Amino acid sequence: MIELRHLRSLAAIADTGKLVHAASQVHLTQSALSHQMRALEEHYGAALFQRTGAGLRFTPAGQRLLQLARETLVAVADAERDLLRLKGDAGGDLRIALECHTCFDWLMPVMDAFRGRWPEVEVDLLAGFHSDPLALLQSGKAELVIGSQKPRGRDYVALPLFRFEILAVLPVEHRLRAKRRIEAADLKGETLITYPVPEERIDLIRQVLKPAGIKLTRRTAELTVAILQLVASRRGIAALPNWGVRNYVDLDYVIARRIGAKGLWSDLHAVVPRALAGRPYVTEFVDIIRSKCAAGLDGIELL
Amino acid sequence: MIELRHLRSLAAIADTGKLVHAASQVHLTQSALSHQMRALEEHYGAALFQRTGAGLRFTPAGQRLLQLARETLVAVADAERDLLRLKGDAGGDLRIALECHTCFDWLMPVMDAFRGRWPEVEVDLLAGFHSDPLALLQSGKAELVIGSQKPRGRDYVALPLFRFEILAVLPVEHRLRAKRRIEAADLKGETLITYPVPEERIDLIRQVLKPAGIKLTRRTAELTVAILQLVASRRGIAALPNWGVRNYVDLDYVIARRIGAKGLWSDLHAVVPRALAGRPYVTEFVDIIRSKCAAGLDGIELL
DNA sequence: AGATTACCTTGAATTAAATTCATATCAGGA
DNA sequence: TCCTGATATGAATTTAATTCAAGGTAATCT
Repeated sequence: MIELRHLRSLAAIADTGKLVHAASQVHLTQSALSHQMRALEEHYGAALFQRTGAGLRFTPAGQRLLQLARETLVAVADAERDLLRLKGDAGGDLRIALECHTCFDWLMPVMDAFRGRWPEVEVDLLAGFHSDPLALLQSGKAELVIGSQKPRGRDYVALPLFRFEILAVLPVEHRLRAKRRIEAADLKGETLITYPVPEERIDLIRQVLKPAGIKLTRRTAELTVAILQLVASRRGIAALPNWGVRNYVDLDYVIARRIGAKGLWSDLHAVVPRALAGRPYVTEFVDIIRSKCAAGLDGIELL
Repeated sequence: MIELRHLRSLAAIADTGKLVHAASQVHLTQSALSHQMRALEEHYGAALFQRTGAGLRFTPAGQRLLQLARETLVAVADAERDLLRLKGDAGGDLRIALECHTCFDWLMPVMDAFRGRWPEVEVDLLAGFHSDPLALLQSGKAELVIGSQKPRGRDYVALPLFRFEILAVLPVEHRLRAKRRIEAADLKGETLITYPVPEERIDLIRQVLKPAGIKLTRRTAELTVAILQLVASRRGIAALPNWGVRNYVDLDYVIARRIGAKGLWSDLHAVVPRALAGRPYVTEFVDIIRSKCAAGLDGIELL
């Protein structure tokens, strides 16, 4: 007999395409999922997946059950929200601070979706630049920080969001355009255009250039479009998230190249005080980020 | 973590109002349901029921979960139907024979609802009177018989529907109008108006009059309204299901009285060949009867 | 071609959880 | 006050899900 557990697994498999990843998403082993799905298939006497070398592809029967899963899981979430509301536990503050400039790109639709579902929660985005965003949690000025820093103590929890690749962005006619991969040494002598934040907060510098002992001239701009404009007009190069440059690359405005052999990746987390980590609205805020970003952002990988 | 199992139980509790009955509906013990519900209440930190001496009453939180259960369970049923359809297993014949005249009263809406959900199943109602409806199953002329007879062999299964009370129907000014309960002896000398079926098929005769050694003059009519007309115009008395006479009683057209101390009850079953009993469309046909009748018919009791 | 990697599957062992059993408890009606 | 008809509870049991430890397979790299 089918249970919500199966539907949760099904949804996770659809999200990730792979049993291993789905398993960690639902806090099970990959084997458990395999057993679960096989049991479902036996129960209904129909294959739900086509097993390919690189994961699972849903069959029509699988898709129908997936549709059920999607419907059902939101119905359950809605009901649970209403139960909290009946208890009067659905309210709270959620002041958000961003460690990364680029998070602005996807945060607004997330906040909108969230506000629709948790009208009693006061969501706010802390404006301006913060040298030490995690400190805002300690001082009680924010409840949630999005960034790649992990919290020090055990009073705070990092809820994994996703990882994205940071690409080197070059003008179209750049001397390095023929290389598929850009190495640290290649960049010697370039000007690096970044957001106006300290060096330690720039992944390319911290993880690639500094270890290689390379120091570039730096120039800053506030907005992503401004950075891209500067790159396009040959004032320097930049390192930006995959999804942020995709459109401009497609328009041949700039070119983007992988950095190093495996690429330069950044892991994003939502850091919250441990006391808040279990609150349903926090959990759901994180879920919304994950699902909206997985759906809307190219080439990211859920953590 | 909530599971469909909980929702199924919740729905059963709502249907029956009592843990014991709900338990048998979902094939569990009363204790299991009690544990289940307590676990749910603990999980959500909210009471789902108000425990009264006579069963459970849903609190608002309980009602919200019940609503979820209702939505979700139909979504699941829909999906499972579609899975069968994808397998091409959703078709079949369902020719229905009625042992009881009064079943016509509720069968049509049931058939309509069923046709909507299982368009691939050929549903038909066998017309006319059948002296031995169960024989129709054996001869392959019908797949399902509705009535109170239980099948003899183990090639056939009786799926329980509901029990209803048969009331004595009397003209408004009848000499027995002052009695709350009608006993067999009271009826001596009356004319009994029935459908045109053999004596053994009339519960009042088989279960009440014959044991008391009383034989009444009999007169027959095809239609329920015709019987009621005859009763109203003092041509005799009748014995009809609770729900069938309610409206006429409310209009003071006739009066209805309980027969014997505990009333005269009839248990309805759907009898099908064992091979068909597990088919999902058969199960659902029975479910539709049960739920539509429970909702639309006064004073019946699900079996 | 051979090794490596990144998947999924399988069966047995284990662990966890749900269910039953056997009472206990409780409320209302005669 | 004592039935009757309900639900609650705790321990024992049973059932079912999960993990563990290998095994298999196909694609990719060298």
